[in-house]
Amino acid sequence: MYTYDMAYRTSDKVRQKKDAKRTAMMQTAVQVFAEKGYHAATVRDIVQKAGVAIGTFYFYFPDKETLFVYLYEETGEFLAQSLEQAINSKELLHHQIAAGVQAYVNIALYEPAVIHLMLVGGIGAIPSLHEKRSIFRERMTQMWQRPLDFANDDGNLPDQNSRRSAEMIAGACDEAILNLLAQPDAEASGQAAVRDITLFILRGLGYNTQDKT
Amino acid sequence: MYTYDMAYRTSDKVRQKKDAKRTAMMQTAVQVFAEKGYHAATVRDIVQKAGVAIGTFYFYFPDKETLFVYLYEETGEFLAQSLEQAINSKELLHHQIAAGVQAYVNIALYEPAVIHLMLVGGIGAIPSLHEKRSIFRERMTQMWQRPLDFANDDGNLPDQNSRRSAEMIAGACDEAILNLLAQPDAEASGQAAVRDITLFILRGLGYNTQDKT
Amino acid sequence: MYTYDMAYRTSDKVRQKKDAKRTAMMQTAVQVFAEKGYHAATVRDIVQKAGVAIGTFYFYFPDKETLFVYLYEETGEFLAQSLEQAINSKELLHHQIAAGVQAYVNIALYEPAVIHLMLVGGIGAIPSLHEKRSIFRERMTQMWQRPLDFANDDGNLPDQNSRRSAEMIAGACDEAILNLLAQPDAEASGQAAVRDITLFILRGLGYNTQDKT
Amino acid sequence: MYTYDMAYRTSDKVRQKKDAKRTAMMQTAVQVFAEKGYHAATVRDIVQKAGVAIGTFYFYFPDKETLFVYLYEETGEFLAQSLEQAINSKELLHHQIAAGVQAYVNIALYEPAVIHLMLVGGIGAIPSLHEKRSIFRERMTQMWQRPLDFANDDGNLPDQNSRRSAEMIAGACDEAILNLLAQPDAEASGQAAVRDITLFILRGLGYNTQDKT
DNA sequence: CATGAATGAGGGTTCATTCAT
DNA sequence: AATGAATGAACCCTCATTCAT
Repeated sequence: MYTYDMAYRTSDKVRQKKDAKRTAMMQTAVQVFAEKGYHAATVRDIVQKAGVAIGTFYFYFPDKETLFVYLYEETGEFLAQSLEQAINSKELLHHQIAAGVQAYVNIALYEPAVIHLMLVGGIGAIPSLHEKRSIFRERMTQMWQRPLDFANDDGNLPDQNSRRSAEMIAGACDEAILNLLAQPDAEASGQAAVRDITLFILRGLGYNTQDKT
Repeated sequence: MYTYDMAYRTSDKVRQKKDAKRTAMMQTAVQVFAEKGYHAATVRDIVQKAGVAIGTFYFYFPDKETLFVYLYEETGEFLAQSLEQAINSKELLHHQIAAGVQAYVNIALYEPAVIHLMLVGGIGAIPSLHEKRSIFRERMTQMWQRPLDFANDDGNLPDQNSRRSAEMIAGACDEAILNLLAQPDAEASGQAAVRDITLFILRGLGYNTQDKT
Repeated sequence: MYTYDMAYRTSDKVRQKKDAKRTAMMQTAVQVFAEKGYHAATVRDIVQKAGVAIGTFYFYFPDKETLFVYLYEETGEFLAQSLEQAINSKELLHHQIAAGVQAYVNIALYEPAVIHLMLVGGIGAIPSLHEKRSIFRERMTQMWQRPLDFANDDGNLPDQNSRRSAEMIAGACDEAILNLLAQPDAEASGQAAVRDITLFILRGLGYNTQDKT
Repeated sequence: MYTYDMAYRTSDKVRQKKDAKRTAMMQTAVQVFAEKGYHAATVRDIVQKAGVAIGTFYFYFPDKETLFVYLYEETGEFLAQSLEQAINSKELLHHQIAAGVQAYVNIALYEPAVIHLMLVGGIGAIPSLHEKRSIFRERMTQMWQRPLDFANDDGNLPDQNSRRSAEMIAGACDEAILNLLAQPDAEASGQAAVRDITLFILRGLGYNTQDKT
């Protein structure tokens, strides 16, 4: 799980209550944005689902666009950090890949709105988001590329454009996970998906998994 | 004497012009939709870019949504058919993959709006489009899966979930191509991209390219 | 039957053809206006029903509003004249009333569009029509009032406000005829309606029909 | 301390104000619809006359058509009930007719917009209104017919088609009242109009008023 | 004469945003 | 803090009208 902490100025335990409400509204907003997309999701949709008045929305957030961009960034941050941590917690490439994929699938199953927001919710929406989106995609790509370059330095990978490989890993994961979420019994297929995805990636990289642990 | 027929004599020429204009407006619309997405693209945006009045739009098309859905379907049809033809024109799996990837990259370089419309333009837009999008993604997946299953029957592939592999191929291609298009010198990198993508996919499939032609 | 003859400038038998077409379009227009009312009836509706192009409409008529007003006036003129003639062709009040009612019913059965245009088609439409409508209603009222005043002078009617009586006769006829037209077997009930209406009016006027022919 | 409750404490007062405003806007709408008719009256006309922004209209009402139909039905209901009550409050036919006419004239003088809305405002407008209009006309006709049938049963009326008589009464009243309203000194002529109309109707029915109270 | 492609003012409606309470 | 009535820019779309062919 993850929480949002937009800048504020109040203090004390009033802050906590305020934070709690803000956080709740943000989570609601993520759900709605993820489900309907930026434009189709109205502020009214959000406040209705959150059970507050429309004025309350504008007490906590400056406007719809700012909130969306913030949510997009925060959610991207959460997603990227989760995968990065999983990857960095391992030493060997095939463990790193497996851990990253596992983390990705976990989030998809546990917080599907995160995936929908990042992958489909915010496209073609606000001009300012194009840049944010590029930044996020870039981060995901580099996240996958780093272990490749390390492995490459150790001579564990055949010669290849690691950048391109990373891009493909990112894209392959996204698509496989989106398909997974589209299934009615997503959770049941989770582990099989992790295995399939990991193996495909490792083979794709030309990584010889035989003689490693 | 000539007057009465005039309207009919020219009618062929006029109809051709009309068709040409409709096509031109559709291409403009694809550009705008691809760039801004369905909601952010206004009819005014389209007609301004096309250099016509707003009424002209409604003379040619019934309404924004219908046009968009039509464009999405047509463009998807074009993209899918192009790749399918390329794939079907070959016999061996590695040739099929290479041809499919090549066709995809060609379209991306030649008609980038096609890719943007299909991959980013129509997300989170109209309810009726969700289904169209699913259909398109499904078609792309099955397009890649078919050659896999054939190769599998021939014993040329290691055991794997071909459906999942196809999903990953589709996603990997999309992402690599989107990244390619984001580069300033996309065209120059086209062939390298085709090679990289193809090889990654073939390796990912576990296809032994050594002992084939 | 009645025809329309808006001002024109051409001549010879070309004029006849032109007139024929113009007249045909006008009759079509009356039908459409009567059926849908001024605003709901579009120029496209009219030309489609007339089987001509939209440009043709503007060759024959300056614009929709002018045509409508003209049609309203002409149709009103036709209706009023028909009734006036019928009334004036008789000498005795009860014959006059009977003839007027008979003429009204005849027109309603034979040209229902005339009635619809005058009574319901052009209300609340164009500001300039308000006046025309008043003029028409006034004419109808005076048309009924004239024989009353004559009969009054002859001492055949009890003391009454003949103006008000005329208004009521006009309104009563309109409503009875509208109801008649709403019936599926309007034609079959025509004669009964004429009798009912005439008798009610004569009684309403206090006209003693017994001792007259 | 007071802040939280404020919104709720005032809520009653606010709701009253809101209701008052809605009512005021409805009255404005009736005026505008009555004056211009459904199509010619724009939502912008209504809000301008009401002195509010256009969004306010859609805060109070779902859309123009729904409001109009509602207003038409409500106004018709009010008018019909008023006359029905007046009629039902009497026993003898000539008292019933007199009371009905008196009520009609009273409403015309006091709320002329009611009459205009029902008689001219909503014609040739929305398809769904044709039916409403028929229903209203039918109700008015039956309202007049009922006392006729009762009187007939008692042998107080000469043989006649009471349905047709009722139609004529309705039409005669409408027209007389419309003419009354068109006069500058309508109010002054009210009582005379009531007398004239009532007498004409009673005579028209063949009702012998001499030997009754 | 006739056509119908093209125009754009204007209408109904939505929805992000403000502010008095 | 919270509310929700009020606002109005901006959207989609219609339709009377024009004009080149």
